[in-house]
Amino acid sequence: MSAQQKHFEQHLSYALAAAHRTVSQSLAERLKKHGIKIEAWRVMECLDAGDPLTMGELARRALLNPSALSKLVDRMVQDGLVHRKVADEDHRQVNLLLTSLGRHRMLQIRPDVEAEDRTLSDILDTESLAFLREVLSKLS
Amino acid sequence: MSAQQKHFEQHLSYALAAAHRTVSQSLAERLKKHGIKIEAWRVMECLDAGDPLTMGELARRALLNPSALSKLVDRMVQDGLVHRKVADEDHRQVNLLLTSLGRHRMLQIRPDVEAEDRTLSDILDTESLAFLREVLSKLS
DNA sequence: CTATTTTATTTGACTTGGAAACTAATATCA
DNA sequence: TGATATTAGTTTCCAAGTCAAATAAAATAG
Repeated sequence: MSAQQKHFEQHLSYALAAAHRTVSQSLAERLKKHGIKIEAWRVMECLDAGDPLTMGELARRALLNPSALSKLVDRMVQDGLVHRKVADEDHRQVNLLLTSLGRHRMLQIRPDVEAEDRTLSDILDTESLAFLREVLSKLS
Repeated sequence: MSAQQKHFEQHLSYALAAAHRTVSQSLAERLKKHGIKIEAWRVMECLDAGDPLTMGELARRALLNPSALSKLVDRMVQDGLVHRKVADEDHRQVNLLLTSLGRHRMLQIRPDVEAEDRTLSDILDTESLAFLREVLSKLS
């Protein structure tokens, strides 16, 4: 029997993909009734956090590459959730802002996201969760 | 200041997505020179593990939904990596098999995947890794 | 200052993914 | 057995993502 015969589910890449998949599916399900995808939710969370962000900064924070973000923002502008504004200082940059509709939607969405958080904290105890967050941040 | 103002990066969904993204990107980079994507690699690992698998079983193990797998397998058959065989017992089922080219490719690919594993174990100590795997499996 | 390079974002061609409809084979049951 | 239901996999249609090239503004060098 080959000494190397490691089950491939052991690869961190696989374990992460599996967990990510189920958690995402569950959150996506909750977001569905708000007619929004996870990526758009991340964008809105980033913007709702405070100051306007440039496309570049937003892409990094919302875990999207620039061209995917650009297209997503096109749709979100269509839907009236978000607003593009050329930056005063540097005309290459675009600042993104949540519209008031966008902010309002976040208020409706948050309870569902929090419900999702609660079901996750039912699965894992507090220390596991803290440790998990710490370890994941090292990988990011 | 709102008592609720939790940084959204704290959401497990976000932390998982972030870690998954960087780990996947890094692995994808290594697989690139073999001309293969992560999903195809997962399929090949599943099949290389041993017995032929049905599409359904393979889809679950390789973390793909059936239609995505069906299309991926089309491409992999084109590339000569994999072979479809209608099951004897139940003619609705299709058994997937790695071709000898497919097996050969796995031999070339494995060292790079193992290199990736090693860089990850440089970032995390053994216990963290074990714990991470355990926690992730609870979420899957 | 003009020319060149770098940076920020968008566009376009092409690939992949997802949901639901469709096909074909087997299972169930009157 | 014949009719219906269920299951496995594929296909279709559309939405979303990728990669590389294009655009346009700012920074830098000569």
